Amino acid sequence: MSRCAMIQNTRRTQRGEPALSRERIISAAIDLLDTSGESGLTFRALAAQLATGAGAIYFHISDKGDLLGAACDSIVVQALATADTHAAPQERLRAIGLALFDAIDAHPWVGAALSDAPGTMPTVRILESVGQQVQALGVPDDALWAATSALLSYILGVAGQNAANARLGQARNIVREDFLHQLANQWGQLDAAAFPFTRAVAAQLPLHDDRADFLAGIDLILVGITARRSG
Amino acid sequence: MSRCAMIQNTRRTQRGEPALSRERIISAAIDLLDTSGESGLTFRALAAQLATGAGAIYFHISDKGDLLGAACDSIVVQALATADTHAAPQERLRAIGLALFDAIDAHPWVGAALSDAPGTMPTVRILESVGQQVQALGVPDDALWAATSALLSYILGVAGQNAANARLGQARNIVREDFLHQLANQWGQLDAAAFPFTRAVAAQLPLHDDRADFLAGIDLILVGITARRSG
DNA sequence: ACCTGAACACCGTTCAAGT
DNA sequence: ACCTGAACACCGTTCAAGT
Repeated sequence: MSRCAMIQNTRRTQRGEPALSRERIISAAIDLLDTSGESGLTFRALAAQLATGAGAIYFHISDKGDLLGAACDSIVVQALATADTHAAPQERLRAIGLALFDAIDAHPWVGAALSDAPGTMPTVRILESVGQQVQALGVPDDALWAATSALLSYILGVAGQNAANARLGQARNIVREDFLHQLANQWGQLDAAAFPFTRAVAAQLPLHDDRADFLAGIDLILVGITARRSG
Repeated sequence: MSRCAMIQNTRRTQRGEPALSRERIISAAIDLLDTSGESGLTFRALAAQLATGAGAIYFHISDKGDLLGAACDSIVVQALATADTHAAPQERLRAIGLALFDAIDAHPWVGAALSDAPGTMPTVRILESVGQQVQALGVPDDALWAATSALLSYILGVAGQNAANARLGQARNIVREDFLHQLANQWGQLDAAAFPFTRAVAAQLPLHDDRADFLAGIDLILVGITARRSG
């Protein structure tokens, strides 16, 4: 460490004012996203919370996409660490799915962020975790990609829907249950001839446990994967 | 028709200038979205294309969400009409999936729009089409929702990823193949100990046929659904 | 090297004023 | 009834000027 940096560091520590850093910015961004939603993350609001100027942030972050990606990655890393058990592949895949489901439930903006930057770290981490377990399941090499990408697409699909639901609920400032009741009402008023299935399913809609539904979908795909293996 | 409206209508027809209408606005919005992407849809650009003022649009459309939803619905209706064959349920479900895949490939913004407003018409139409065929497949009532929502989530998940890929490619102004090669390169440079699966799959990435992968995922879920049924 | 904050080039949306 | 277009309250990003 250079003498200059030491002095500056000491001075800042004495004053109790740590220097602006990438980590501090990302952490403040997560706070802002959790409390005010995606639309609450603004360079001006972020600067205010960090007691600095809006332009200062650009010294540590390249742009808003970078910021959102880093915030998302931070949550995904935490979630996947939770699922890092020593269970069998099937159980492990369920744990990965649930860990991500719960993380997105707690931080809805993560669901949208995952779809925003395909192929970047957060998605790659999920791909890796899922792929390793699918491989451990004994799926042959030529079916590995189809099985893994199906699971990944399903997980990201549920993530996106959950995020949208949460965003809508937040925008209208209503709780999940009220939102589902409103939706059930709308669906119930659709044309009976054109939408029989939707109407039939509308009544049960508010009673569904999204988490259980999500797990049922994972299980369905796993049945498909293992049925193929032994077929 | 009132005398006033008749006169106005006649005058406009004679001048070859049809009045601004919801349909004309939505059609212009689709053009704009197809040619300039999601960021190209602006009330100012839309007004310019329609040779009117920005505020005039609000007389026929409530806000940007309404506009995007209506544009999305228009494409989904067309796509689902294509898949309305007389084939068996399994084949019909594949046709629905492929019709949506192709529509989103042609109009990438539809993928994002589908995730934006959960429970609204475009998604409900897909839910209905899929649900009817799952029912026709002979799935028992208590498994109907799990099977249908799994298929729906998977379809929406792939839609979102495809949309993001297209958006990224458009932003960087590169073709799909170049994008996948860049991604394969990045993935190949990941840490070998932490990302063995991703590294192994990176090389094959640019060779994959997304459309075939999508269909393989549908088949996997269908295997899971029918295995359950007879289990 | 790092930070400040005014300025720039945009947005969606509103609304008095027109026809 | 329908349209106009300036105005309002925002954005992300840049950049001269400071320390």
